[in-house]
Amino acid sequence: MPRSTSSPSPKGSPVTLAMVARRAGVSPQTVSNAINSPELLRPETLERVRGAIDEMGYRPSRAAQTLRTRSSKLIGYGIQPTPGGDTAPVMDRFLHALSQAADEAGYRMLLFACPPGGPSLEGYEELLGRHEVDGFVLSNTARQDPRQAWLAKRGVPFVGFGRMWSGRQIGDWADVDGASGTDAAVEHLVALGHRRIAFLGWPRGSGVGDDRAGGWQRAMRRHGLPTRGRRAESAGDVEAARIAVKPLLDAGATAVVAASDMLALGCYHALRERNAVPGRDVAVVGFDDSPIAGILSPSLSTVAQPLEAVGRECVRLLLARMADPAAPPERVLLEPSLVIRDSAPAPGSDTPAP
Amino acid sequence: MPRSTSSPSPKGSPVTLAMVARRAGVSPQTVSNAINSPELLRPETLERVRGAIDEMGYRPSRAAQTLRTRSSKLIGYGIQPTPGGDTAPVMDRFLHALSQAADEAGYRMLLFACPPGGPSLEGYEELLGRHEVDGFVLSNTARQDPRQAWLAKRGVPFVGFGRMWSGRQIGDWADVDGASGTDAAVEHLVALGHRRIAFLGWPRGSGVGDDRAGGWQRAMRRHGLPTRGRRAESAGDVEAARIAVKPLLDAGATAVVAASDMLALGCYHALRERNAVPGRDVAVVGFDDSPIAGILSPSLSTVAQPLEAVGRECVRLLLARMADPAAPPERVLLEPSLVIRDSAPAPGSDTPAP
DNA sequence: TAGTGTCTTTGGATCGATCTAATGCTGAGA
DNA sequence: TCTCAGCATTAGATCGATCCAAAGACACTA
Repeated sequence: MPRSTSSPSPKGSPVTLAMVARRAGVSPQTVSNAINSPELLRPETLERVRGAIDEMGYRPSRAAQTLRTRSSKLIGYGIQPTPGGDTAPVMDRFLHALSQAADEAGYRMLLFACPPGGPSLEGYEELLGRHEVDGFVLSNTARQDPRQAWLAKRGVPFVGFGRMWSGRQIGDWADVDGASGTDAAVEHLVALGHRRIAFLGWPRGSGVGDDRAGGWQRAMRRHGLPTRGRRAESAGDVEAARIAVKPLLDAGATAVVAASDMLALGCYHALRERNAVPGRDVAVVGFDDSPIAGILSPSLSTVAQPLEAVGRECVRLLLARMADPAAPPERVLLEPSLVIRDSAPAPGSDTPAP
Repeated sequence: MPRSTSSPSPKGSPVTLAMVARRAGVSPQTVSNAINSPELLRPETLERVRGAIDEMGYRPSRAAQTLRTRSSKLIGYGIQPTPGGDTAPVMDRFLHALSQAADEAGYRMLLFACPPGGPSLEGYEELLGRHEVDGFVLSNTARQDPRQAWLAKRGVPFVGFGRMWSGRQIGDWADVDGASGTDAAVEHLVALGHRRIAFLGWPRGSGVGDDRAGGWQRAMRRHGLPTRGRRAESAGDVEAARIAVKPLLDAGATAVVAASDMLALGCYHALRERNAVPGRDVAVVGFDDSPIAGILSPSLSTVAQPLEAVGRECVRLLLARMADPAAPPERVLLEPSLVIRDSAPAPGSDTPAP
């Protein structure tokens, strides 16, 4: 009985191409061809070589392949130290999606630590200089982010999770259409009968924030609803949001679309303060579908980002770029989806218990 | 003016050891020595070689090093697909800590996707067979986890985040002393004057859960406080926890120690139901210091895991194991810390506003 | 001057795969 | 019978660093 691939040898596998070749009675090159260009071999030879390969549990050494082909099959990702706690809750899902998609394409993700306070280029440079990676996935792309231009200048394949928010677009990216998400939120609220729909966002100037605000505004206009006096901004934490949303409630808003679940939570606190219940008295829709959304009480309706799809797209775009560095850039905007929970329930459903 | 290291060459760096050697007028081996064993070189030679190295922006090729030295300087980490939402919120912090510690030691983290539903060995086998990694960091170590034994059997260096919960201990690990955390929580509550302190945990049999329950019990005994009828269990989500905690409250508990922030949140809901305010009417302490803890209102006192330290320890233990495979196993138990917020405030502080 | 030892430096082989170009083999056509 | 495609296979060089053992430089003694 031939040893199965699942137990090649007790201690690692010092099985080399040459050993397999000797066993199968062919040259090393033929074994290599059996793996990389099987169509070159005569069927019977192929079978014989394949037999030897899995009898011996052979696996090509990545190091040798990397050295020869000049491709490490590694994708670099600079992980940042919990930036602000807002985009963080979803990052591990994104990382998993990336790893999964990369694995399926025969690549792997290489993590490196980015120092806090804006991504520096140092880590990227080091990885490149030593030919450790074939390309990069960037995330937390900020305004004035220097990475895209820097990488593009030296012809390094990369893809961004998030478009460029200032200057012209550089390179490929995949992003979530925030405007579409808040637009859908407004649509949902209008269907629930709301007309005084407010928006609680971040200060203008943040790309992501302006995008999300834009969707709200667009949908409001479409329905002929006024937006003046229905928008508030809050920079910091939940507490700041609680205060910022007050004027909106005072002005009689019956629904609030928030640019993040954190902001929506601030809204919850403001409502509780006046003994109002989210979803019963004032509808609230958040953004991100962070873990807290389903946990809050009442549970928070929110716009969910399709992170798995973003991960897949990032890998797809990156591989395409590596395959053809001269191809025109490709940009993908993915649709988020509204997750309906109790804070803005489905039309016709009962009022949630507080 | 010599080119600085920060801009080696426009397109990657095809600079090789041999090129540097020619430039410096020495043999390739000498350049290698200049990097790896500088003490072998005559000071003036060393300086000359070093000059050439950074004039040309030379960086050794990792692939070639890996091939020759049989060490990839990569550490594998199988990332799991958001397991249950409970340990997840902290995983990205842990990953960052790992990356950071690894980077500082000249290693990098290699991510690969573990399929959902218990870690399979496939991914580990693949990585090993191709000599892609020098060792592994395991996390989410479960009961009956097969990975440790499997890796140990083939002499692969690894370290676990989390001890073995069944059978004998295998290999090195770093873990957080959960018992110590809940013990400290009880101490804090006792100092606040509480005596009827309940524990809301997971069903017995989960290692982590029993550990945390043990700390509560130990501290209660130490203070001569009864534990009978003061313990409840909940398996699932927040809703289940809300129901599970009711009997404890009915029995007059004035404080609840929860095995996780999720469970603590269930407790919040149960309290709100009876118009009681956490921290004012009943003290609550969570576990994990997940992002929601600081966000809830009132904010949740909770036991924080020193994830950065765990990451550092994991890397340290792993490197030690690789340096000496025969050394006796080393196990590190790290102290968590109590983060005091409004749900169980500091003694003498004002009652928090609801 | 030759001999011995230390201290630097070097040549050549090596890790394990893939590249290029060349080989042996077969059968069709002249 | 001989040539010449066309296919299957192979030999040898190569990627870029590090290992080992041996050679050169140098001072210092006998």
